[in-house]
Amino acid sequence: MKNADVHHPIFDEIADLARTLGHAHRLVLLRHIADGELAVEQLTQLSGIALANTSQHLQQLKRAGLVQTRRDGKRVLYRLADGPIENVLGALRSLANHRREQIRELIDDTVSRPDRLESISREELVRRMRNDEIVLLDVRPQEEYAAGHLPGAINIPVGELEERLAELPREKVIVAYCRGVRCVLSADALAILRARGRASRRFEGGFPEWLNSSLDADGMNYESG
Amino acid sequence: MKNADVHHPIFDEIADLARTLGHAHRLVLLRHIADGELAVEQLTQLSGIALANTSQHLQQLKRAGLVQTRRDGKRVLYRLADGPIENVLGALRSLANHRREQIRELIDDTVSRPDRLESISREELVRRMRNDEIVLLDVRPQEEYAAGHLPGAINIPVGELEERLAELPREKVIVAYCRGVRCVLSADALAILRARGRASRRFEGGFPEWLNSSLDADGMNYESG
DNA sequence: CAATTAATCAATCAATTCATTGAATGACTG
DNA sequence: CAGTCATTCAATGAATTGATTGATTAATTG
Repeated sequence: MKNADVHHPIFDEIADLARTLGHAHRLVLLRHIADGELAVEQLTQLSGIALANTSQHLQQLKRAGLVQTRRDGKRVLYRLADGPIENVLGALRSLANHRREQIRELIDDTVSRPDRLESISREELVRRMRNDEIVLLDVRPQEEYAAGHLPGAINIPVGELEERLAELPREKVIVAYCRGVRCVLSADALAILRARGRASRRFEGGFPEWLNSSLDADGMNYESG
Repeated sequence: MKNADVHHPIFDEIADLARTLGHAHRLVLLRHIADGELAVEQLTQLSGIALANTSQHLQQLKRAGLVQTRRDGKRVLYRLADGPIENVLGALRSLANHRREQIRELIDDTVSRPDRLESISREELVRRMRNDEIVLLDVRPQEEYAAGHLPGAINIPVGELEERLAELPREKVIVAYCRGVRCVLSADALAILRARGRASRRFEGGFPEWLNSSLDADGMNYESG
């Protein structure tokens, strides 16, 4: 059986739809619209998107058949089109949550301190290093790394992270660490990594803490040089 | 107070997912992968996408967490990641179908503008008939059909379409045509076919136009009776 | 260990998308 | 009917994406 279906235009249409949903601004706008009919200016205020920009995103949504409009005096009110739009949004959202859960084993819809949310415990670190699921990233200056570091850690000082991103394997979760709980280097590193779409977390203990813990029982010794 | 939710990273993540689904090639690949684990080269064959291109699209899918891989010898096998991925695809598809119906209704209302989305060009028609991907449906009255019709076309006048739907193969895309651009019979036929869930399109040229074009060079002659 | 096969990477160019700006439309108001 | 308010349009440049090519890496075979 051949796959005539493969070139079926439905794929282009679905892709079109998906692409239209593929921008945070449009999702934000959709979400607000889903709560009820809103005018363009209200939407700009709710979303913080510039006026003309809002209008253009709205028109993309309209072109894709996701929203409809009607005029009320000088204002144009946007409402959700009928059809299973919220199903799609819900499905996407639950998929995104699922993915998040897998990355950080935590579902969280509220904004809270990223440091805590994204940190990884010593136990989990050990377990997942054994499974080769993660790669350790030491973001301290090269001298400190040379003086001793966690086993298997790659050293890329935070200042060089942007350019040297390619050195980090794409398929693994990156766990960044620096000196300890109060050290912000690893948090900065996380910001960069996330911005580039890399799955990453923070090891809340730094190298000094690691030294003081007796992980030798787990078969992991630190290297030093 | 500002709306903190609006800047919540979940929107970026959902947008990322949606954007990843926003390309027909990736949808096609996903669809095949959904049927079972497949290697890259198999996917290139099934989809007709060039090798390196296939690989790159697959990696986007992987980065978005939609597929996973494992190595088997020299081949890399792709499978669907777990999570409600098929829900998303299903929701998108049903939304796309819903949208199609709405477009179709719109077209029925305004015959002045022949639809572009759903029409099929002569070139595409010829190509896809060669590949046996489509079936041609002549919706004109029986007398007109008898006087001459497109090669291989089945004749079911629009009035009889509802009852005789079973005569049309379910697995092929149905391309309806009638007399020409201004003839509404084929648009009516589309409405009926779509309502019954049949993949269908319209051939924008009718039989007269076909006669006037020299497609004999393409190896397709019309029959006449 | 050279050759082969499968897949990915890197680099390039064309095409598309996005944000911003300022101008233009459409509808109400005095 | 000029003024204004709400929205859209048009045009620009920066950034991103997609397809193609050729090189490179990984695993297998002889």
